[in-house]
Amino acid sequence: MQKKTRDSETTKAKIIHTSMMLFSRNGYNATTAEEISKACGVNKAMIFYYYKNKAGLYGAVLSHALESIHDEVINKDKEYLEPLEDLEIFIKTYALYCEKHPYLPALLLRELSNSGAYLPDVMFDSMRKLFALLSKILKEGERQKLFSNVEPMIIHFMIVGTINLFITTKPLREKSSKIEDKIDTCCDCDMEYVADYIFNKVKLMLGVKPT
Amino acid sequence: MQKKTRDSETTKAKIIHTSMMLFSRNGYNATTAEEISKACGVNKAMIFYYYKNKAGLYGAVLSHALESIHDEVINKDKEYLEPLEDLEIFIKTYALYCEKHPYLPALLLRELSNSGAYLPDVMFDSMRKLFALLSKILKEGERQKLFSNVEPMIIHFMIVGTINLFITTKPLREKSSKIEDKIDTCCDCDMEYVADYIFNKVKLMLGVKPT
DNA sequence: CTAGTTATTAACTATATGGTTAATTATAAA
DNA sequence: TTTATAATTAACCATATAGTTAATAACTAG
Repeated sequence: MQKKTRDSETTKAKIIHTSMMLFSRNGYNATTAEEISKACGVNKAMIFYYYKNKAGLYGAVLSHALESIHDEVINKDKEYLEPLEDLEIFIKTYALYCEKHPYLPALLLRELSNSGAYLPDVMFDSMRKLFALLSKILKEGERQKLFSNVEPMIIHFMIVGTINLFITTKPLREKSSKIEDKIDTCCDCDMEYVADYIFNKVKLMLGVKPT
Repeated sequence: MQKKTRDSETTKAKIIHTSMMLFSRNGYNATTAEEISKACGVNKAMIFYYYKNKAGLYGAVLSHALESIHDEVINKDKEYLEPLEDLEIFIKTYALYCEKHPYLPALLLRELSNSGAYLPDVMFDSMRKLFALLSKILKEGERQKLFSNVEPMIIHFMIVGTINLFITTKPLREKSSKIEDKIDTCCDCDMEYVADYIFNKVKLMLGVKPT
């Protein structure tokens, strides 16, 4: 195939991926249009040509980062399995999703940290749907007397918050472990191990009887 | 007493408190010197007069937000109590501290969300010390066979992350509960209840036998 | 081959904002 | 009262950066 000298899809994709990286690494304001354009070798004006303005680009980045989370996490939970199975799928799928899309946790935490102000609708909806799903699983488990003393919002923070922090703090934990090697910051833990650990702890929290 | 028309301490305090509010609400870049000065009725040049530049101001804000966390959380943990008591003190003191200093969680999450880049030393040290303390408590509990299957870093995220998220998401949770009242976002939960809930769940997680 | 459309570019503009400066006013010490 | 010092101010500057524009190059349909 012949190499095209211009291709809108490629250009748009370059812009989105580079922006996602920079926004999640440095935040919205600290990321400049010129920085993006230089990093992906695309003329600055293309950003405004395709995304109208910086806010439009940011919205597109968020949509892109979130677009598959429903397919992966929500649709994977086929309705009305065992609550315990559902819970396991929820935790592990979310964890693996975040690992595959490592920009998401940082974007999420950053948005949450100024939720008082403006949170993009696409992100708000996505978070609400995710919580609604977990909430349903937990309530069903409670109804079946499998889970006890459930406070869904707090459980949700324990799961999602822990996974997000685990990913975003990775460089910090590595730095810390170099300074003081007596303290284990779980540097070598892989995501699968962490997800499994969380699942087991949540089971204990919910008073699930060992089978 | 006669009202002073000028007082450096008052001026500095005004700047710090207003900045802390604005930085935590809108982030570093999105907060302008003029915005701060107008919000606290102090001339803009005073900011640079007392804090040299914006980064200096931010550093002072962080120091101020963190300065008492050691007294409150770390010193309150008198050495070598029962691990379980220590754990309870750790969780509850941290929770109450965050409630009393509601700007801290947002500043923390924001810094964490771009930890890859630059994290101020004062914050890095504070986080490390906090984690070191919890780590010690957990290890001691494990040694005494009170706690089992401990992964300190993950437990730490579960505690601290949950508290931080609970505080920063307050406005979001209220907004969500208005939209869909079927889902309980723990809007009316007070911090004491949440801290107690977390403590009980962590006990279960650590396999603490009910007394 | 041509004409119209789409993608790309470099150069430009307007504005917001971090930071400076030099003058001024209040305060406290002498 | 005088003087030195610390606090405060308004006006200013330099620069970074979001966004524009007008020209141009590449592709496509006819």
